[in-house]
Amino acid sequence: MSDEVRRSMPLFPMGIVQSLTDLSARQIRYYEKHQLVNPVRSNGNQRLFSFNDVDRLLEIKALIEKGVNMAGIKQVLTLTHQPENEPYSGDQMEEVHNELTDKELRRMLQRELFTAGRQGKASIRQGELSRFFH
DNA sequence: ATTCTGACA
DNA sequence: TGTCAGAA
Repeated sequence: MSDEVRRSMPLFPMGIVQSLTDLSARQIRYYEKHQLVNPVRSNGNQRLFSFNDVDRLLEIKALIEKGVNMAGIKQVLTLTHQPENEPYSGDQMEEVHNELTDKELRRMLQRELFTAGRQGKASIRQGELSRFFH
């Protein structure tokens, strides 16, 4: 499991991560505040992101572009990453594994709509639901 | 030169 | 979310 060590090694500063993800420092800090990434601090209180952090930020970016908001992203990341050990027996392509499909997103939205949806709870998506049901 | 935090004409 | 200030 030495690979995990490298992936979680604090390497790049804000600037690099910004160009790597095309996300603003503002956004990156915002996501950190919401526990979506865990950059380590070093010396002058400077953030140092690991490869995993960058990877995570890219996933977040993809979700943001799909119109998912914090509430949704938290759930997706929590539901897609937490299960470190996938109960799958027949191993397929591991990469496609973590991709969030529109189908999964739809299911989440549905559940969201049928549960806390009514009581003024925060919705997984922001704005137009239309774009979702094309 | 970079990044950090807090705040909002 | 952008952006500006004031401080590391």
